Amino acid sequence: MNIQIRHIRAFIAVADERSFARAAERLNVSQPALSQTIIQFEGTLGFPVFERTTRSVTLTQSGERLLARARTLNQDIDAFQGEARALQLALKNRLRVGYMIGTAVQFIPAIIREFERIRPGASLDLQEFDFSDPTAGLRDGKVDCGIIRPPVDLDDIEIVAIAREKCVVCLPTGHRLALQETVELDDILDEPIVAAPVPGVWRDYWLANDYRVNRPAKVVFEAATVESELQAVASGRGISITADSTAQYYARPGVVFRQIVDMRECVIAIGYRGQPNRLVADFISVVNRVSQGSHIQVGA
Amino acid sequence: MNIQIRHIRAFIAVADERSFARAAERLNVSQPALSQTIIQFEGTLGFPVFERTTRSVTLTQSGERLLARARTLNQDIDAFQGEARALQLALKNRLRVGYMIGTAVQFIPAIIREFERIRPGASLDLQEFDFSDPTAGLRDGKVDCGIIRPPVDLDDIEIVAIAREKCVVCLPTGHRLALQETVELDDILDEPIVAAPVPGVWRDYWLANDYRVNRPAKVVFEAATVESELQAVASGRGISITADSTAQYYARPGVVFRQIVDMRECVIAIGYRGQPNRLVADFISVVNRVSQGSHIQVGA
DNA sequence: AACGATTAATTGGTGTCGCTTATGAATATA
DNA sequence: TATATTCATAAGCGACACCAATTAATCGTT
Repeated sequence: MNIQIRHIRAFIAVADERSFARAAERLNVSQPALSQTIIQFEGTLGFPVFERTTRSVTLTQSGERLLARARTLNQDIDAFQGEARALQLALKNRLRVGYMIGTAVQFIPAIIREFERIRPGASLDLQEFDFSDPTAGLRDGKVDCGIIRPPVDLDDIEIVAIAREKCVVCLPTGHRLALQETVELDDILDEPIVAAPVPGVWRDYWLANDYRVNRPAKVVFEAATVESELQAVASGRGISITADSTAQYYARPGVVFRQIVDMRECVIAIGYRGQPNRLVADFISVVNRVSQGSHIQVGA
Repeated sequence: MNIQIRHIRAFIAVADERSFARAAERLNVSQPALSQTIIQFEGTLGFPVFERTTRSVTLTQSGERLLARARTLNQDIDAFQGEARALQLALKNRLRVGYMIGTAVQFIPAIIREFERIRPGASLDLQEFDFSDPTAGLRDGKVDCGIIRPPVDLDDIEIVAIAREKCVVCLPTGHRLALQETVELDDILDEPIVAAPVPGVWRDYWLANDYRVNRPAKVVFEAATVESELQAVASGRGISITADSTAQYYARPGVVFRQIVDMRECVIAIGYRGQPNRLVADFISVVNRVSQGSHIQVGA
């Protein structure tokens, strides 16, 4: 039988109140239960800590000595529980947001500013995810909500669309199609193409598999990041399909972007699991406000 | 569900070992039990303290913060248990000896010296008791053994006689019997007499009730201490019966002592409850050695 | 002296819980 | 692909913490 915190608390309570009945009330237990607890405590110690008659309860000399230690112990327990509560609160006021690399980059600074204005007490943890996890951390529960481009392979998340944008093809400079201002799917479906590293609906989406009939994608390279994707394209290994905003934010020598006129616009959305808590709900409304009716056009 | 010490210990063990299986071994519990304990702990806290895969266990950020507090808490728990053990040991090495006021006074200094020589680690708590408790604390368990003058009203104690001595009558100077060198019971049974304050066999013994036939004791005063007893006698209220050694150690102006020739010798004994532990046994042997064959004679 | 009031201990019964063994699921390693 | 390692889950069991009711002891009051 080992010492437990309830023993310590019972010991202190009885020592303070000098009465089992009052101490029991303070501890919200019955008096017999407290009697048992103290008896058990003394059994563990090997000596009595109280001298009790039916009329009085006093500490023994040993009990007096132990009481000092018990009090510091109790204080540390309180400190521990206080810290635990504080951490719990901090976590409750923390919003972990994942975002796919290159997704909503045009909104993120404004989102952060606005969210911090609305919820000054909360802390916003932004985490970037690469193409190896198109769910931006939702898959593994690493985030409370994720800024993603549907579709993804999760069926137990809610998805709120916040913007749409054109799809573009990324070509190496000097590619024959680079001479055109825009391209059509038919122009590119037979080109060797760069894909995301993990199989699934998201990879299929950006391989334009929806539009392929008997023209399977010739995947020549798998890239986890925009950088390696663009590098693969620039080196001439193949083309890749991506979103317009990526084209604008990651433009660099060696590659050019051309709008795919007959491909449906892609969606930027927020995904989250289960019922959105207050923080998630607030975040969604912030994002909606910032991106209001956003419909991105291919830039110059 | 409240935090318990076992949660703290489990938390620290897993954090140290970075493995549930190893930590479980260290804690002498099965691995599933430890898993449950940690899960419960996290449930109480409201957030996880470990990130675990089947291949690794790492602290979360919150867990890291809590760990510091847990360690100081653990140290205090150890300190508490250490103190408890120390007190237990101290009590185990402490011998509480009660003695009736005026009993074995001639032996006590030698007993203390000899006992401390035999058991240098032990501590000897000598407590004096007055006539209100002729069991010298044995009655209430206040002592481990008592130096008493049987008989007493306890039937669950062992009694070891260590010495015998004559009984004497205490008379006010100027009393008619003070002229004699010795007295007989017949001389004093009708005298008014001073008695112990509590009824019982011990009081009866010193009232010489064993020797009375149709000559009931005329108790005129009840005294709890030798001082008040002698004062009562000196003031002429009555006589009292006591032991020879008392006569020698408490002799004072106003009273004289005369041996009662036809009263059986009284006994000095050690009483103790149940099986004597090592300390009690040693104490008894010390007392026996010191008082060896002691048979006190009335002094000059 | 007797009674009521107060208080701690005891008793009996019940639901919870912490533990063990056995098994499952996931992931490195050969 | 098979094996080993590791944490989680399941089922069963014994212990125990609790409460309600009662008992025992003691004090104060009439």
